[in-house]
Formats: sequence, structure tokens, C-alpha cells
Amino acid sequence: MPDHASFNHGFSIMSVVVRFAPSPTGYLHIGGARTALFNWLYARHTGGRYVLRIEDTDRQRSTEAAVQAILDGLSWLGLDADAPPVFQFARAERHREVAEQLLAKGLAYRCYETPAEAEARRAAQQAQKLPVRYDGKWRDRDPSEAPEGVSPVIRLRAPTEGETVIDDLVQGRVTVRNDQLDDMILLRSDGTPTYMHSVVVDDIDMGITHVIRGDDHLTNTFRQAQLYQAIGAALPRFAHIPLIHGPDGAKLSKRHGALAVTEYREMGLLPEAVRNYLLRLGWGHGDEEIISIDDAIAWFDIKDVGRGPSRLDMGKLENLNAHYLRQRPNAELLDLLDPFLAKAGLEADATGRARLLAGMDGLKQRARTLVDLAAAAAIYLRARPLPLDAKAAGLLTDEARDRLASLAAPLAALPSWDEASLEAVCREAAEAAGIGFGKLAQPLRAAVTGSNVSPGLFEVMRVLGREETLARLADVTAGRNPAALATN
RNA sequence: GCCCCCAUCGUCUAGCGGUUAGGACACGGCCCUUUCAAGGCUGAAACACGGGUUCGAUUCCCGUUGGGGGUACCA
Repeated sequence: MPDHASFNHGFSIMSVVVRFAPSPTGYLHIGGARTALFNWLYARHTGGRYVLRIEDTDRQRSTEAAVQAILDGLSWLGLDADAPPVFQFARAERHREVAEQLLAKGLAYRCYETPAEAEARRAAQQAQKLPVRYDGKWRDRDPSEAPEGVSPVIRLRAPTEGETVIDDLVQGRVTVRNDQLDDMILLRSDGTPTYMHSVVVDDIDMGITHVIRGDDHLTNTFRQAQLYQAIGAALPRFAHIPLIHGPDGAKLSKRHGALAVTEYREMGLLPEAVRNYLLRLGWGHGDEEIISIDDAIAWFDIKDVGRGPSRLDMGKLENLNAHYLRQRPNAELLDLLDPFLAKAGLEADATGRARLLAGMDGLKQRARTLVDLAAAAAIYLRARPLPLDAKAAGLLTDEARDRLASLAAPLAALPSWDEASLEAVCREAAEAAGIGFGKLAQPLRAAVTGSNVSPGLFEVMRVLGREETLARLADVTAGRNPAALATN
């Protein structure tokens, strides 16, 4: 057992401890978010602990901005950790210490192969179609043979015979022959630890019981297992979850969907929708599709995670989003909408906000994202005279305008400005004119909203109020409306 | 090259030796209807291929093919 276990504050060894360990060399993308979600859910499901470890040992590529982006993304998704994040680089001294101990015990050794030599070796191996791996040149050489002026790396003296077996919770039993593995580097020549070394030391010190991570780490796990063995620590349980691919099946890239989770937020998606979508990628529970966070916690288990990779489907994500959008209270949506209104060039004053609140039921029913919702909100926010889009203008023939003009008086005289009364007046007018209701309703919609598509016509009129509605009608009959800029 | 993993409708998945192979998204039709949504009904759509094992394979085993990952003094 390691003699250093500063993170294992007296928790029972039976209690689950998981971690999400992103490296701050870029934003938190959708795949990382799902890995975090699975870890978080597993901790909540088992009553264990979920912690965050920032793997910043690559000093060249790690940035403070990336750390912040990861923290923001996780907090937006509601994946709160049970402890402050651990910064891996801060533990470099400890990593060095473990490497030195292994060195002292003869379980590791100094290797004086220079980077240039290593490159030449690999090229030669490749040319001869030999497996590319370290040849163990310094494994058994006497230290006295060390060349002058070369700082060595420290390599693990890994077993050369037998095999290493991982009982993966997702992938099952995976075996590799030890002669397929070479002696991995623990400490670089500048004394800094490699990722492979730091993860193992940290996972041991932090008392991690279950390592749930992307299956791009599966083959690394063999080497890591050898290191656990050398250190004399028990192996945690491993669960390697398949990666998420782009819609075309290729690796997720910036070109298609490997966006920062903060960009999903900017696309007008709700965190609960993203969470639900991610949960269903690689995991299922019978026919369940809409899954509350509580049910997710109750149902989630690693054994139900699938082995095959999955593809990102924005359509399904947006469908889920539409569902959760309708679920949100109107006042919350109004708050969420603010930045999206601004981006759409709209401004909501007190009157506008009151209208949005009153009209939200109709608006949210028709939106898939907050971006859609903001665009649809324009009918309640634009100043008169309303711009008419092409379809609306087409609806407003001279004949239609005449009918609308004659509608003004009965509307003005209406005792009660409610939806039922509005509908009654309009139906009467259509009947009196001997035309179908739609022949009247569509031009009326065009006049009142500037568009041929909108929430229920009488709901819109009710929300706008008598004065605004009649003013909009008057604009149209007087031909005051400008043409809307074609947007699509 | 070598090593490892994966494979059910277009996509996400259920299935865990015997099912009319189920659901969801997307797509088509119908209904509802003042438009668009939502909703309801409905249609088309899958076990990659070849061998085994078995009375019987989508399900178990082995190949092939196709994807993915690793093979760094990156993580």
C-alpha cells in the first residue's frame, strides 16, 4: 500500500470514489461532458463521492482559460463535485517521490536514450515493419555506462513475460501479452511526471475506486496496471465507455459538433436537455427517453453502458430541448431569453416583458431552442409599423385589406377583449362576407404579426391588447408597413 | 506494421437461445385545426458477411469485412 494517502480522509474502502479528469488544453467538449455525467451519476447512484482533477501536467498546452471553461461547462450542466478540484501539477513532487521509490527498489530504471535516438529507433522499427516500442536498451545496463551530459528519463521495469488482464466493467475481460508492452516513462528527463505516471499515483492517493473514462484510454490501462502492481496498490475497477463520434461516424472534430458545452448553451439549449441527451448516448433504460435527474440517479449503472460508439444527432438533442423548453415556467424562460433577444436585435421594455410573459405559452410551444424562441418573440417586441415578410405581404391583397378595415369597428366595440369574444367576432365577419374562416384569419394574422406563422391568432391579439392590435390593423389598411428584410 | 476494442432501422437504443425484433429522433400519410407547432393514429425502415455450437441463433464461439482506439520525454 502507498504510504501516502492524503486524499483518502477515512472513507471506507467500500465507498465509491470516482473522478472526472479533464486536461485543460482546450474546452470541455460533449464527450468529456458525458464522461463527467456518467461519473457524477455513478457517485450519486452509489452514495459515493465525485471529484474533479485537472490534469495540467502538460505545462505547454494547459491554460487558465481552459480550466475556467471546463469549470463553467460542468457547473452549467449541474455536475457539482464533492470537493474542490485537485490540480495535478501541484502534486508533481509526490509523483517524483513515487518514481524515486520505485527506482530505489529496482522496479524502475534510468534510461539515457535521447529523444533523437528514440526517434531514430522508431523510424528503423517502422522501416523493418517491427512493432514500434522501446527496446529496453538501458533496462539492465550498469549505471556506470551512463553517457556524459544526458539527463535520463525514468522508466518502469515492466514484466516481459506473462500477461496483463483488465476486468473492465464495460468492455469485459481484456488481456494483452506483456511482451507487447514496453517500459513506459514515469519521469521525463526534466524530472516532470508523465500523464501515465501521475494518473496512477493520483488515483491511488485519492482513493479512487472506479475509473470511468473514454475508451481511448483502454489500451493505456495495461501499462497503468503494471504500475499499480509495481507500487503495490490494488487496482481500481475500470469502466471504459465508448467515444462519441460525429454525425458522419468519424472522430468528433470541431467541424461537426465537438463544440464546447458553453457553445451548446449559446445555441439556445437547456442544460437539462443536454444532460438527458448525453445520458441516452451509450446508456439506456428500457424504452425510457425523457428521464428526470432523479430517475437518472436511481437507474444509472455502469453495467448498462453499451460497448459500441455512438454518433451525435443534433436533431434528437433539439427535440429533447423543445420538450424541456415547454416544461420550463414562463418567468424562467423570460430570464433565460434575455441574451438571446439581444443577439436577435430585440429589446424588451416593461411592456414587452409583460407581453412576453403573457404570450409565452404560445411561444414556447413552437420553439426548439432559445434562439427560436427569441426570434418568435419579435411579434411582441417590434415597434409599429410592423415590417411584413413576403408571405404576409402576399396575404394582404386589396380585398383582404378591405375586410380588415371593416373589422376595426366591431373590434373596437367589443365589450370584452378576450380570446373567445375575438374569435366570435371574426367568425361572424367571415360568415357575413361569405368566406371561409381561414380566408379572414390569415390576412388578420399577417396584419397583426407581420408573418404568416405565429401562435394562436386570438392569443396574440389578447396579449397585444386592443389598442396595439387596432393600431397594427390601421397600419396595414393605410399601407404604412415596410417590407421585412428577407432572412432566409 | 503491431496490439486492443466495437458492430440491431439513417441516428440513439431495447433485446440478454424460441419475440409479428420493441421504443425514440428524423422521414411519409391521415386526423385535429385560424397558420405553425404540439398532440393522436399510421406507414416505410435494422440484426454487416461467412462458418460453427445447438432441436433452435440477433443473442454463444471462430473468422472476414467495416469502424474506432493505442502504439509520445501529449493527456
